[in-house]
Amino acid sequence: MTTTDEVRWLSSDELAAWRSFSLMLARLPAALEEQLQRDGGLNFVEYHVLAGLSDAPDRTMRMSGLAVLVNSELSRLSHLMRRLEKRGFVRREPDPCDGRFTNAILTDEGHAHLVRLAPGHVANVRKLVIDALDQSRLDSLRQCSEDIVQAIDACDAG
Amino acid sequence: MTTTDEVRWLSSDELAAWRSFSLMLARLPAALEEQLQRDGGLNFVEYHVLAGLSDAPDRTMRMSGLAVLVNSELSRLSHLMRRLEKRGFVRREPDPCDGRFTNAILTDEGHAHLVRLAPGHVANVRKLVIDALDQSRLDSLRQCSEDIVQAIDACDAG
DNA sequence: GGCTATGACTTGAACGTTCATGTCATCTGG
DNA sequence: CCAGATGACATGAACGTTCAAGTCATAGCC
Repeated sequence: MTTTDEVRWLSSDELAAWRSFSLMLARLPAALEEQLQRDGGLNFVEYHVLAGLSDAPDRTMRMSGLAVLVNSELSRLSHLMRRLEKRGFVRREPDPCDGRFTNAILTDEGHAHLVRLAPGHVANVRKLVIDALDQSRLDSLRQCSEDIVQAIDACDAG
Repeated sequence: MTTTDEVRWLSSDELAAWRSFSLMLARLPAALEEQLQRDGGLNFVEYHVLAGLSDAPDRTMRMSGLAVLVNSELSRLSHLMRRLEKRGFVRREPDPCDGRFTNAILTDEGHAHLVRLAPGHVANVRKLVIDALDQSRLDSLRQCSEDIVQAIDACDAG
């Protein structure tokens, strides 16, 4: 797997950083979902599905495009859309131009629900992340995030 | 909920930072779990249960203490321990001193499994996080994480 | 113009988490 | 003592995600 058998354990500083980071990694998503669940009965992905559709022309997107947008797999999205469909927030229909594709469409009811929910969600993101950090820290956090995602991609490719 | 009805939407810089951060938030846990699952058939929490027990005196901890350590609820831990118990990695017995408590104990087999797995996991954490950032970025990430967790706690309390 | 290949979903079963509830041991006031 | 109250788990059903097939429409090739 690695080119050497040496294990480079973490220094105490590295370990402390990793622990703090790791705790945040566990608690932030839970805190964000808690608000969405409480106020709108949606989880994180469901919210972003509605948000993504609302920004799309005709509030319509292909399932496959939507899956990429919300960083999810098609199967998960399919199950998820069935639930949202039951609640009347979206509907699906085959693409008239090419029957292989399925178009996901945000209904008026779904749009209304999103509009109800968005302010609270943004306020929460502000309170827990954006406003909890000063400008330079936020910049640094962004850079860290990009570096980490890049490391993951490099790892997947290699 | 909020003291004002004004919605402070995100600026484009803030939005960009949030998007990068949010993507990392989705992909890093998946990448870490993928390695643990592939190499050891464990998820993140299961790994940290074994790791936590291995650092404890007599490789023994109360369920409730372990739950706090791995930032999990007792119910989840209980189900999880039943699975680890089936695989022979841990065992449970009532605390001889106080029958209300249950002691979770790491078996030799569980310890051996952890020892097999730890180097790969640490290498992965290094590759994807620690070594992907320079020293000052890592410090900053730690500070960000602590600030965010603090904001969550403040929010829960308020 | 059929025949296979490919791509885009959909579906059902297996798995893990959450939620509500049950159980059991100890403490506590009377 | 003994009758709740409390605290620490355990358990079962409901829910969401993942994984492995299955379906169905078009594209390409002969």
